[in-house]
Amino acid sequence: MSETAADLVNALREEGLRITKARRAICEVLGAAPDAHLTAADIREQAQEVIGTRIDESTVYRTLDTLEERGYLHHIHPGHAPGVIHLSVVAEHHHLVCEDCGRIVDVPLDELEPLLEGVAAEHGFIIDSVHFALMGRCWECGWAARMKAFGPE
Amino acid sequence: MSETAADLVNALREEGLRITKARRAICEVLGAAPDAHLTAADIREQAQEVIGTRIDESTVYRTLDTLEERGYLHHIHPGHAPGVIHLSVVAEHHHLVCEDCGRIVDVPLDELEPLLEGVAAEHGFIIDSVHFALMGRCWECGWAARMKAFGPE
DNA sequence: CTCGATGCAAAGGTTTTGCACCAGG
DNA sequence: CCTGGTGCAAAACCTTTGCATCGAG
Repeated sequence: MSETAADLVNALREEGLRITKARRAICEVLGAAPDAHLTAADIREQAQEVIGTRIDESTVYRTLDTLEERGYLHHIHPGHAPGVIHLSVVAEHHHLVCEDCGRIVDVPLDELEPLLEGVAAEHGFIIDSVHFALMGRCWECGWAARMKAFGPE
Repeated sequence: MSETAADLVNALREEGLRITKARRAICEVLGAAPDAHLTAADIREQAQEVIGTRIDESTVYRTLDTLEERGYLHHIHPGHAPGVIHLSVVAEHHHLVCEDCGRIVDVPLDELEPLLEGVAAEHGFIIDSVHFALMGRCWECGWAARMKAFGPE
């Protein structure tokens, strides 16, 4: 078990939550790839492999909710795609999501946070930087699109 | 019929698209409140009132898709809430969405666009500024949350 | 033993799709 | 006419909820 996963489990224990097979497996998955961009479905699949038995979707969602309530993780909304889960212990960052291929690129918070915070504050807002994704096109897909645009002529 | 709505209809005609009752009504709704933040359901409801007959959801979605493909509108993803439709002719802006009350505040593009563009470019991304929302808390909800935090003690 | 967590089933809300029919140009 | 647009029905998709049962502490 990864150190991160163990930390997570211990944290849950200290919160007075029960350590079940499903939860341990989910923590394992999250801890194994702390900087991955996993959906609930991904996590469920991998967690099932870890323990070799079925875990219900509802269990996954409820566990993730619990973990998020306690501040151990966040989720973001990458456009149309399903929500992406995100460990809080990992250095926080913004997300650039490619609308074409779904690729997600991380941008260190300090590159954008101060700017966003300032502008938001002027409009009476407190920005929640870890809860949204910036949409756009990655270099590859942007290039493909330009090629296509030039092609037909 | 608002001028904006008429422009939209004319634009559709010039694209060789057919002007149906449903489409005219939808254009009417969009043109009537060009800077509103409407969901597909809102648009459907209002469009039905305009013509007094039923319009199917699928028709609304297909019409909006068509309009978006041709560049007459955009949609954004305000977190968990349904997608929000947005006329392109209106001065474009970023959106701050309150996670608690759903309120949406507009931020002129020029306040953020250059900053976002620069950072995104460093990561090989071309930002699509009109296709996402920045999440956070509006002043009112942030205040309510702080009161609640202080209350129980 | 007790309460919290699970699985199962069902529903929720939004958006998409297939198909036969209708109507715009 | 003829093709594109519509309504209807059904499904897809992600997520949430109710309820009886199970198992961690």
